[in-house]
Amino acid sequence: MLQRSPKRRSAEGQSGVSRGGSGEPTQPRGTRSALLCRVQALLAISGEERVALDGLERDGTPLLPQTKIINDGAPYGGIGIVKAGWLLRSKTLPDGRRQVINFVLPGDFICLDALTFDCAYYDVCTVGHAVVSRRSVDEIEKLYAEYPRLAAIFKQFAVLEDAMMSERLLSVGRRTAIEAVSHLLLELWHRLKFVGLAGESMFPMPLTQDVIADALGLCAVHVNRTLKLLQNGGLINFEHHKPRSIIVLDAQRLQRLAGFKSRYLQLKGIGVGQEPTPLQASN
Amino acid sequence: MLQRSPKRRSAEGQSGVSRGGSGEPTQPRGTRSALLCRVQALLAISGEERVALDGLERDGTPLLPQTKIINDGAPYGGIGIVKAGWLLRSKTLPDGRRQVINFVLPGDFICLDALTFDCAYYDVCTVGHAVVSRRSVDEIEKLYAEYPRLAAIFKQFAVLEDAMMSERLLSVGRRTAIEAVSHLLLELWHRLKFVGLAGESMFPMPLTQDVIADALGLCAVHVNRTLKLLQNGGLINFEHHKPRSIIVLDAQRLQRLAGFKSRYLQLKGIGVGQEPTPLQASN
DNA sequence: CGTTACCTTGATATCGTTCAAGTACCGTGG
DNA sequence: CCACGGTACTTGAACGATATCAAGGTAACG
Repeated sequence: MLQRSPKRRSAEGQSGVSRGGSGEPTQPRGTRSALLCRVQALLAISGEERVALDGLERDGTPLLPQTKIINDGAPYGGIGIVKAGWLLRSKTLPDGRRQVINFVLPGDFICLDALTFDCAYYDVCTVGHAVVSRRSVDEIEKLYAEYPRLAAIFKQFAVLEDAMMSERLLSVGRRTAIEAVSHLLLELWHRLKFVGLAGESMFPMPLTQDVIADALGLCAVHVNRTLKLLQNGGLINFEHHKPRSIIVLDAQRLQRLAGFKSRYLQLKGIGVGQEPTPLQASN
Repeated sequence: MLQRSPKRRSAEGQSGVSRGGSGEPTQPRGTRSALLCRVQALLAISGEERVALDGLERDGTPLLPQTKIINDGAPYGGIGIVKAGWLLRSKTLPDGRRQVINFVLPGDFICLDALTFDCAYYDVCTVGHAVVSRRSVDEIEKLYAEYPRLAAIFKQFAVLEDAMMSERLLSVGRRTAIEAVSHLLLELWHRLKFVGLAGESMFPMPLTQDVIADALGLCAVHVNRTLKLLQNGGLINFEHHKPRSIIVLDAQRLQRLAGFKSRYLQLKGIGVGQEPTPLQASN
C-alpha cells in the first residue's frame, strides 16, 4: 500500500581476519573467541560450559576468499562455527541473479538447521579469508543434551537469524535505497560490536558494493551512489586501505535516517532473575 | 550484480473458512484438521500422538477479519495454531509502509519462536474470519518432552518458515514482478494442497491485491496489472465470487515463468528408513 | 609492474509508483 | 426487491527511483 515514498575519527576497530605476512587468516590477536564473547554476554558460563564451547571451535579450517562451503540442494555435512572472517548465505537464480539472505560473522553458526534438515536451501560462501570449525550434527546434539543452557542460547541465535531476515525483508521490500543501506551498515556495526570486532565509531567493511547490492535487491552502481550520498552528507566516511573500513561520523543521524532500532538484535540470554535486555533508550 | 532482467475447468477447492448463514468461521466441512493433515503426511502417528495433536487444537477462538493478535514488540502470550482462515505476519514502518513476512495458513503455528523469545518482532493479524487455538509455552514444552516425534515435526515446520522467508527475500529482491507474483501464487497453492484446501487447478485466494503488494514489495496497482498479464496470457483466471479463488489454467507455464521449484516446501518427515521426499521430477 | 578487481561517474532506459477517476461487487437496511 | 455505502478492483497518464550501459580511475595482488 504505502510505498517507499522518499521523504527525505578515531581509528580503532579490527578486521575479523588479520593477515600474517602472506595472508593466512588467523584469529584477531589478543581477542578472545567471538563465540565465547557472544555467549558470555548472555550467560554467566561455568567452567565446564567454557570447555564445551572451546571444544566447539577446535580444528578451525582456514578458507580462501570466495570459497563455497554449502551448496543449495546438497547435504549440509555438519554445522559450522565461524572463528574469523565473513561469510554470506545466499540464493541464486538460474540466470545468475543472486540474493544475499544474511551475512555470517565471527561467532555465528552456519546451518544450525542441519539439526532438522538434510539438505541446504541456500549457498554459503566466504567473503575474504575465513576460519571455520565444523562439527557433526551428532556432536551438537550431544552438546545440547549435556549443556541445556548453551542449547538455549544457541536456539536464541537461531531465532535471531529469523529476526534479521525479517528486518532484511523489510529493507528490501519497503525501505528506500538510502534507508536500506544505512540500516544494513548499522546492523553490521552492531553485530560486530557484540563480538568485539568493531570500534566506537568504525568497523571493518570487507563487503564489495556488489555484495551489498545483492543483499538489498539493488544494483552495485546505485549502492555506490547511495554510499556517496551518505558520505557527502557527512554521515559516514571510508577507509579504503586494508583493512577496508567504514567510519561513522554521525551515528545519531544515520540511525534516524535508517529508522534503525537495535531491539531486534538484542537477545534475552538466560540467568536466574535476569531480565530481558532493556529496550535501548536510544532507539 | 545481475538484476531482474525481465525477460479452465472444474470448480473444486474450498475456502479455509466456509461461512455459515451469517459469517461465523467454521472448519471446512468434512475436512479433517489441517494440522493433522500436515503431520500425517510426514509421520505415521500413534493413537497417543493423535490425541495430543487434537488437544493442541481444542478451544479454537473465532476471530474477525483484520484482527491483530500479535503486536511487534509486545509479549507473545502463547503459541497459536491456525484451525481455519488465513493470517499474515508483517512488519510496519512508522510511516505506514508495511512488509508482509509470510502468510499463516490452516495447520500452521503462530509464534513458535515464543519458545525461545519473550517478545514478538512482527505483527500477526487475520485476513478474513479465522479460528485460532492458543496454547501456553509450558504446554508446548510439555508436549515436546512427551512426544519427541511430534517435536521433531514441529521443528521442521520452523525451518520451513525459514526456507519460505529466504525464498520470499529472493522474490522481493531479485525476481521481476511477474515472476514474484507467479511464484507467490504457486507457493500458496502448494501449501493449501498440503492441507487439503486446494484443488487440482484451483485454490481460494482471500488476499487483497494490496496485501500481495505488501508481501512482494510492490504497489497494489502494479500487482493488479501483473495479475492481468497472467490472466491475458492464459495462465490463470479469477473466480471473483465468494469464495474468491484463482483458477490455474496452465500450471506448467506458470511454474516455468516463476522459476518455481517446490523443493523448499518439502519436509522430510520422520520414520524408520523413510527417505527424504525425492526431488520432484517436475523441476 | 602489469593485471585484475573494484570503485566511480555520466548518460540513458525502464520498471514500478503515484495520482486520479471510474467500475464492480458485497453486505446492509429499508 | 431495491437503494445505499464501502471496499476492492481496474485503467490511464505522468513521474520517479533505480537499472543498464559504458568508460575511466585506482588500488591490491601476484
